[in-house]
Amino acid sequence: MADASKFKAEKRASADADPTDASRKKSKKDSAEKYNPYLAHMYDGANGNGDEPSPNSPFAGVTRRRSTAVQAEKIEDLDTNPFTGETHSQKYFQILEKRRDLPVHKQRQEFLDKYHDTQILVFVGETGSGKTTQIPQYVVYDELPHLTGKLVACTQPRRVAAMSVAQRVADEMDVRLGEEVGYSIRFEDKTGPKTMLKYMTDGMLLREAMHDHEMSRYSCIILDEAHERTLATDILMALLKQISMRRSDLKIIIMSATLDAEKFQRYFNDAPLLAVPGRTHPVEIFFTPEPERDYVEAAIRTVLQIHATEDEGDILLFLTGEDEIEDACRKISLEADELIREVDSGPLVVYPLYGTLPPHQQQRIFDKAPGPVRKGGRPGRKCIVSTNIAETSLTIDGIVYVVDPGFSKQKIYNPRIRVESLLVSPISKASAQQRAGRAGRTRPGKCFRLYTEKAYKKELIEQTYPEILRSNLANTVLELKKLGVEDLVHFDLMDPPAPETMMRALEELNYLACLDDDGELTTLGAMASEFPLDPALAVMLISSPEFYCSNEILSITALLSVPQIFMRPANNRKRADEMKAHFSHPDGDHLTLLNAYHAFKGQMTSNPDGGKQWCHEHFLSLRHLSSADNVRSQLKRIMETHGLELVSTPFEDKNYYTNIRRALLAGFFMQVAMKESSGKLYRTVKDDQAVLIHPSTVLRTEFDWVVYNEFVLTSKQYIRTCTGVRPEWLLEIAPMYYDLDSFEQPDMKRSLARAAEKKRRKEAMKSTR
DNA sequence: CGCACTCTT
Repeated sequence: MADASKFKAEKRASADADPTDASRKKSKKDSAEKYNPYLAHMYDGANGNGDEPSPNSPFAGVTRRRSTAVQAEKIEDLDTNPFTGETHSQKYFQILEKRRDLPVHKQRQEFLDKYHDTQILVFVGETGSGKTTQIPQYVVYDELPHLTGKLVACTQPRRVAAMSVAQRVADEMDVRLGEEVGYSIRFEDKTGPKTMLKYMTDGMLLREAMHDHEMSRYSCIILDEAHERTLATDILMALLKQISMRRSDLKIIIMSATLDAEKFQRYFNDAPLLAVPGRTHPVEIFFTPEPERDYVEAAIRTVLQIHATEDEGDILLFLTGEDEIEDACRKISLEADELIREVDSGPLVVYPLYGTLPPHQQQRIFDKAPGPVRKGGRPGRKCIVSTNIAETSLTIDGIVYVVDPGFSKQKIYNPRIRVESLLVSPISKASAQQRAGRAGRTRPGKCFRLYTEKAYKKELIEQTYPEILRSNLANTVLELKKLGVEDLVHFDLMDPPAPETMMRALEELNYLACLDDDGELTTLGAMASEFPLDPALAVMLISSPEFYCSNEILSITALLSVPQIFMRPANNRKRADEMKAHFSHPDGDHLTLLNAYHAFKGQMTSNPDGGKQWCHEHFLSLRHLSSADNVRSQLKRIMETHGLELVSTPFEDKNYYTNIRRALLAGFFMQVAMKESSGKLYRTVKDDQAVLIHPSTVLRTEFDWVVYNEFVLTSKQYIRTCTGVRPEWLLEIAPMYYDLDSFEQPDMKRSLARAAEKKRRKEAMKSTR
């Protein structure tokens, strides 16, 4: 904020121009000759900090970081907005009344006292306490960011949360979103020069820190939902712990749901704690007496039993994935229809809920439960069958019954074979409590756990393992290097990952030439860290101009960063495969993606309104293609700022596709597999895993060598999104990695040696000519 | 012959 002082002067001028400011009137007389808003800059620094409010501002008498709840409430009660100088709307006072009714309001002074006494505060508030909306406002009224020019930031793990909370708080403070209160998420920065309070995703703050290691724009940083332990939150905590030692003026608040408070306190050198009760209703918990063999079958049975015997109220069932959910929905619907006939029950509407469901279908879960089938009949209810999305991201009011089989799909990382995979695993106690809590949002509820009490106590872990322990850390390590963290081994993370995971990440970055042999960031590495991509993708993109196809690699990179664009609905698989064949390129799936994207762009240029129809006919996802387009322009901007050229090989040139296939190897030379002499099996380079090419592939010609985008571990080990390559390219493009002397797998070594020999002969012939 | 739990830069 370069023009902070100008901003301050304007602010004071507007506050001064307002005659209704009661707190100012008293002091006006003696300050009239002393205070001139146009000379405001001269009065800055009365206390040496440049942050003392002027005598006739609404904040007169308020000392920064010494304010009281009474002072703040008086200012909130004024007719005029202390930040904009505008008269408050009717709505403002209506909302203010509701805000004063929130549990957290009673402890405003207690919060301020603790906040004043410490640099780092742990704040625990259950759902419904109002912490996410109120605490940042309490901080604003104490930090006076409009006078200091330093912002208050509040992070959220999810974009939608950052956006919706910012909107809510802008309404509460009676300001326009994007002015005094704003938000910052990927693809959208809704903040301005006047912004004092900024909601943002945790990943966004981490990105900012890469260019401002001291986080000097902020006077207070609030990490919300810290108990979720996202990768970004964990790194921010370690970073802030470090920065707090250098910047004594920076205040930090860690906000969390109850469970792990002590762990946060201990981590932040026994930081003080403030706890605020939530506003929830009691939930009665039932366990099964015996373990269930088939949790899906048991879940369906339980839902139907609730419907037949329990009082009015909606049901939420947690299952693990799309297919399981769709299947269960069908079965429940069928059985519920029978219940109407057999026991005269009310109607039951069943809704599936999972992340990849189109938004308009997700919206249906908020529909009202159906009424009775006939006059005087029993009332209907709705049943939502959901993944974990209903545990954290989405809250549905009106849920009275929760059915919890105790499982969810979780990401697991195996550093030995460098594979991230999804596995159905038992949930943690914390998750189980969170799930149960969903039954008590509007009135007392019941939670049916499909496991025994003994299993809950003895077998469930306390907390879900934080993401940092379940991920490939190549990207994280690169970010940390860029963040200026020199000593990774002693970087004080709350839960340090396994040394092997760290080693794997360092090794991978070294092969990609992002880190040198001493572990120092290279020029390439520094540039790669600027892209919101995994290192292999970033390196491929940066190298692509050398292969005369950066335009095409840019498109492919974007397409690989979004969910699958080819749709394959269960009832129309054959037709979908036929349509995909239109785009297929015999040499590989990457090229097929590119063809589909080019066809899409062509369509959108000639007839943008027909895009939806066209995508539907071709079984392509318009949503994911548009999002790839969005990612593409963001990446393009970053390329341009780094002087990376956007070039193409002419389409008529016979090397058009060859150049692209070669460029893929510049980033993905470590993700290559070679066909075994017998059969369909491939083996991955170095890790030596037996794999099959995923059946979704377009590859028909049999390539001895393929480069692949991902390793998927499901019923079998698959490599997905594959393109054929030639062994001599491997030797040329990644000679360090394909060093024949250190190569162990004999078949591969032989094939590579033959390629090397062939290449030598060719070159010899050229030179003798 | 196929299986995207949720997010994010």
